[in-house]
Amino acid sequence: MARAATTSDAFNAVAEPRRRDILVLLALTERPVNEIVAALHMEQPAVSKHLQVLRKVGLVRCRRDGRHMYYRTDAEAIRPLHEWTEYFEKLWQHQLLRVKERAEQTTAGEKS
Amino acid sequence: MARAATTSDAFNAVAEPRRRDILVLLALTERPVNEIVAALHMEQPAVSKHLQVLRKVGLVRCRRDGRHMYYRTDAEAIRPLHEWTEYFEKLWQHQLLRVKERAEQTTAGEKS
DNA sequence: TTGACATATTCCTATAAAGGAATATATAGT
DNA sequence: ACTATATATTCCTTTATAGGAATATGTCAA
Repeated sequence: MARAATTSDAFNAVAEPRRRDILVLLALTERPVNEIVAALHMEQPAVSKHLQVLRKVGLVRCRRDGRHMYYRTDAEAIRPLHEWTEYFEKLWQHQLLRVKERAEQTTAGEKS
Repeated sequence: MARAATTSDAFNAVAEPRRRDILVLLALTERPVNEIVAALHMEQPAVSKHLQVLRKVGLVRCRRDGRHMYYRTDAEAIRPLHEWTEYFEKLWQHQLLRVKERAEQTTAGEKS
């Protein structure tokens, strides 16, 4: 079996660095394709292809205006990713806290 | 060009659902390979292969004890992922807030 | 209709991957 | 040394890319 399709979910879609670049670029403002091409120094077909992948997973939305297609990031679609990582982040913070506590106890012990 | 290697970074490594399962399983406790096999109902070679991928990216650490290899998740290695998604999460929360404010203004306007 | 601009799609190639089966390596016990 | 257990690696097949070049589609303007 091959690897899962990039269009299967947000995790796979976001694995590609250029797609992450695109998502960041389109986070605050919608932009037509040619602006993305210029901003990220990529070939136009490459940008279009990445946009289709992102669109299938719901990470971007688009709107037509004349000859231009305006794309924007749908931040909410990244939530599943954020929530999955949050679990580990909390764990990490917790471990940090314990390390800190242990360090403080040791220091206190040295002082007494 | 093909897709980037799963061993290139955490984003690619985590794109595979089974690997995410493994990371969750090993988040709180270290476990030998055969326990992972039993818990996730996977073939042993498959588990070993996924573990090597995760190890190369630093998402898991391992320790040998006799015939057993104990693996555990390194929660800190997931930070880059969490931080990247955080930007969009904040954006989404902000948008939610604005939607809420607008709704309240509308309600107020209707009342007056 | 013709031409120019904007975007999408197709075809091609090289690379990567996941699962399954079989096998290799490592360690403990006798 | 031999056996059993635990884990890692190799080989094979099928599938999915990502990029580049060329081309198709869509839309406006004269």
